[in-house]
Amino acid sequence: MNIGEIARRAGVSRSTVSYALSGKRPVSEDTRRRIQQVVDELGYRPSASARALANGRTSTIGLVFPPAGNHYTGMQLDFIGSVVEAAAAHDYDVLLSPSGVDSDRSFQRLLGERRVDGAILMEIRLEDDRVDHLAALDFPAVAIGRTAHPERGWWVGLDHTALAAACVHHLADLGHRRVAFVNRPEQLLRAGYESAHRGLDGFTKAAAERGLTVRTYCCGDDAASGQACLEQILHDDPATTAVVTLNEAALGGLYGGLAKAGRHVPRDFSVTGVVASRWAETVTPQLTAADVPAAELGRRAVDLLVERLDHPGASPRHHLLAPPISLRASTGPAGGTSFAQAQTPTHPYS
Amino acid sequence: MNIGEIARRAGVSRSTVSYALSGKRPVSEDTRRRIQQVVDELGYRPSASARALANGRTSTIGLVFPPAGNHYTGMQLDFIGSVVEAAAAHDYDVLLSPSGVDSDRSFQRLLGERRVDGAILMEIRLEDDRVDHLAALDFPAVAIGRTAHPERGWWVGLDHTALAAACVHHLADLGHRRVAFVNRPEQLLRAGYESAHRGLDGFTKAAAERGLTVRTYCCGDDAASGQACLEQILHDDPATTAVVTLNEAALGGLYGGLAKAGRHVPRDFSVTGVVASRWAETVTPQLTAADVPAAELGRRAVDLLVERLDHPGASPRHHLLAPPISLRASTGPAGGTSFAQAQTPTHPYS
DNA sequence: TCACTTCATCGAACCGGTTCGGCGAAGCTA
DNA sequence: TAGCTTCGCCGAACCGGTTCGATGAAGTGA
Repeated sequence: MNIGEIARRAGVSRSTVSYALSGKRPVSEDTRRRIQQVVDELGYRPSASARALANGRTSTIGLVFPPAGNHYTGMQLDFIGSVVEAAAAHDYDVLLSPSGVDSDRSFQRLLGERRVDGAILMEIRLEDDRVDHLAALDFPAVAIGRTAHPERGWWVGLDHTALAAACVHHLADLGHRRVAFVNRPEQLLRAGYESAHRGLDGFTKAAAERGLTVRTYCCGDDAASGQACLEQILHDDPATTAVVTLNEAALGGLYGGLAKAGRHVPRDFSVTGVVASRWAETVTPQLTAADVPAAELGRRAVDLLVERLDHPGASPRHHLLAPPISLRASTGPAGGTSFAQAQTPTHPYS
Repeated sequence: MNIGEIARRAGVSRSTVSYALSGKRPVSEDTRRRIQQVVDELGYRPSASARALANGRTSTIGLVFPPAGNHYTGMQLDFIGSVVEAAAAHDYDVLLSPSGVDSDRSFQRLLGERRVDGAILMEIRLEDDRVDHLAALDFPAVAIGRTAHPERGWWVGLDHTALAAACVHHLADLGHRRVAFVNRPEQLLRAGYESAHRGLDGFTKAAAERGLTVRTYCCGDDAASGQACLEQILHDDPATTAVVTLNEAALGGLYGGLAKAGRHVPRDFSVTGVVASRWAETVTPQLTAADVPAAELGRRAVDLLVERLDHPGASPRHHLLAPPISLRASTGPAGGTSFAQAQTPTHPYS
């Protein structure tokens, strides 16, 4: 079941079999057919390890994803799925690497032992030693997210600043004046997660621009924290009429808190944010939100990585996406007057 | 940066370096230290491909997971995460394989090209050709789920029959007489997905045993389908007072539909089912449900697989889990009387 | 001092592919 | 028919590890 066996049965040399299968040198039609027939009969497939050893490429890309300790979000699952599918389309396999407690160890496995040709990194921080490390090694990698120095790297990212700002403008256009911001957990913000930072920035600046009164909160990645956070918001400023959130996992809790407080969405209170569409559609009423195009990000990351692998030395490229806000049913005008949702915005946010 | 370079710098032969690092033959303390020093200085790590080629083991396991076409559930993400972590603990990497449209192709990659030492299969069907195929090849694999012939294989699974039955008994104990069942999509049921089949079985039998009036529904894996399904349920039998669901993704829609119909949970209507705890806690009120121990299933699957890899020829083993129902806030006595949730059940379901 | 064991190390073969240089036969030109 | 090119294939080396058998030096006992 190795190439020598095929060669023997087809009555040719091993190299001829190799060339017949790879097409890298011409082989007479006659012998090619003979070899192919033997291959088909025996169901022969070349060993990935041997091939990787010989030509120095594993046809595998590493996906460095956050440890299980963090709660996974729907977004991350969509990333993984789309990365795997896109990679398969380019004939690459995907090796998962937990960048968990012992992240050095798994990095050593991926890079040191040369298990992968390139890597895709998730959950980027503004100052990210992993990104710096890979850049220093000139190892082909693409980040899903921007560091503080995005010009130097390969990445695909979401314009969290613009998205959070768009949410603010949307609410301001609806007449809301007192708005709260529900961020990811404080621990992640302190660790420098880019979405938490840039989202907060975008929110703060846009709110200042529109002269809104705001409060910002960090909130654990679970429903209970969301509910507690909302109670805190209403306690701190009962006149709050809207929230913007980046926290998918807390969303259910926010809604729960509003229900408990007797605030009807969207009549008494508006909710919006940056959330994967699948989650935005899960809650009732469905969330008006900037839909995170997770699958597209994953696909584009793979495309960039494959491009980088095919053209070593190419100059850095990136994609910054800013999807429009999808109007659903969770926002309405401030003041409780109920009129049609589809009014014309006075500020362009899509 | 290969073993020859290390050998040269340490003034020994390649084989000595290999033995010093693997410990498979004694090496004098003196030379061992010298080799180790060179290794540390250069940050040498042996190439995974070369090692795999030489000793025939890749230290990688394949995780065959459903295509992105299906909506991913929180459960699946937890599987993936726990499998990766458990594999890392055993010094294995995890290669993702989409068992999608072109599942033969990715199987060929995994097995034919010998990229993995073993495999873990998700989303098992009662009659599953993948399981049969791997069993016929005697390829080390562990299924997360049981086929119709579980005695022959290696698997970890959830006792969906018992879990669905426990939900029925729970509702019956609360006095519910007219109960609906919300299954996964019809397409999956027809395809023979075991959770859909066994869950339906358990529900039906337990309901018959308790003399309940039931209706069963299939429902798409998304919120909109869930809402539509609930409307259908109330249309078909407005006297329905409870549902049991296996469909995580439809849960939000079911709640939405109930809210829209003006049925208060749990006062007017009870909801329960088999759902990962993270999702059960997301909805308001939190779902009383049999929590799917996804992380534990993943971990156990890896443990079984590693055991099988370490002891070829061992006889099949498996784990069948039946977690208890976690009482939360989505079920209450039939008839709308509101009393404390924590009453003593008359039927043992935990 | 010689025969025998033990210990540390080496050289070579092997895993299963890829790739380079070369060689003989056939085809073409003169 | 000699000389040259082209075509199709072969043999050998190589990728970077692991492993087996052998070898020489040191240690042991008679």
